[in-house]
Amino acid sequence: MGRAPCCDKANVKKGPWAPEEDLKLKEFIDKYGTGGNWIALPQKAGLKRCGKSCRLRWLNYLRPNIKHGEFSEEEDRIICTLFASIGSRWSIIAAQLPGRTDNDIKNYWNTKLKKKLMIGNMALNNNPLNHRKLPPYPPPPPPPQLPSFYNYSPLIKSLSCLETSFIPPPNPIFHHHNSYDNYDFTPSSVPTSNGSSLNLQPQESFLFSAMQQHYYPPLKEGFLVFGSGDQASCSSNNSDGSCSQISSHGKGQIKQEENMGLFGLEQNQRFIVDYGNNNGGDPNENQMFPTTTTTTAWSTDDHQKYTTTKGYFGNSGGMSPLEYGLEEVKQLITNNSSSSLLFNDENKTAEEEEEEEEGEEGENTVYYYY
DNA sequence: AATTCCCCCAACCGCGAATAG
DNA sequence: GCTATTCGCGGTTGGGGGAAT
Repeated sequence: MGRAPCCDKANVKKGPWAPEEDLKLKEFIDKYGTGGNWIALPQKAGLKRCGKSCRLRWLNYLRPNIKHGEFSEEEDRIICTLFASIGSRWSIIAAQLPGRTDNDIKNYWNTKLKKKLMIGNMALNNNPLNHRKLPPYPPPPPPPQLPSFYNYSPLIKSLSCLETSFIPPPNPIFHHHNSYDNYDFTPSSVPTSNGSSLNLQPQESFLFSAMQQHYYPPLKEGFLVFGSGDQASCSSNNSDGSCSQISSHGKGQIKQEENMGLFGLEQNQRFIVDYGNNNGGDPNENQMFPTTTTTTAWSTDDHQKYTTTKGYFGNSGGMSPLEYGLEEVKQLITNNSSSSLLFNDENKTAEEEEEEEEGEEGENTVYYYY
């Protein structure tokens, strides 16, 4: 037997609230309060509405001190931090943002923030920026200690394999291969410690993606992608800052439809992007899809560079995710596309200068510095 | 100018938790 | 302890409206 309906569905109005309904509800609650019974309230207030609908209208729109409109950068940061820690517990997140409702935050996350904060996976799979020269993968590191958010994220804890061990990344990561091309950073399932496969919900996949990159960062420190995800392609200077085209520096230009967004990058480092010339040139320098595997061992220094977390979505070491990332990204957005953060010639070392001159630059090679 | 597409967000739905009787 | 009822939450939907064609 099904559950009894909370109200007579046939005699209640649905859909958008009229101003007079808002007025009735507000006046009633101002005068009498909710009485601790939402189900009985609409009848008392003379409203042909379901009690749940009244409650929602009051909580999300009519109650005092509700804040509408643009979210601040600080609010963005708080939402991201908490989401990484506790997942989609919108009411808890809303409790940290005075004036914001859980519904508001949920909508904001689903429609804007999630797209704005993509953690690299799409870029890695599709972006020509990904097809750059990278050091080979390090040998699989010893099982790392779980970062703090593993321990209190119910979402993550709910993955049974975490009870005893670290989630092993999907297969390709174990291959000592110098290409990231075929790696799925938002897996729909992950292998578990007992050899079976565990299906992931979208949000779990997203978090898992963030976590993996915590340990196997595909780009160096400070990597952060602002992009439009699998939606429309990016264009420069979107008013909401959701994505922006990186303009070329050097001889080529990134095609707009291939560009996934902005990269917050470290200074004094660079990577080489090549596209449109993937059939020729020095395979180590200009190959779009490097195919050679390598057994070259990583130096301690390299390993350190790739495993130190700084500004990642995944948290560790007491540093809040995005603690400095947003500032940089904001700068990137507001500075049009040719940001000094991206193209910081002054910060190149002599060694890098030399390396650049020696490099084989095809017509379409683009240099980025970070 | 007309039509289609797409994004945003208010509102709905269903479920589990909490509470009352 | 059991059942009925209500609350609160998170996922989803669909209509309005602006942008693109």
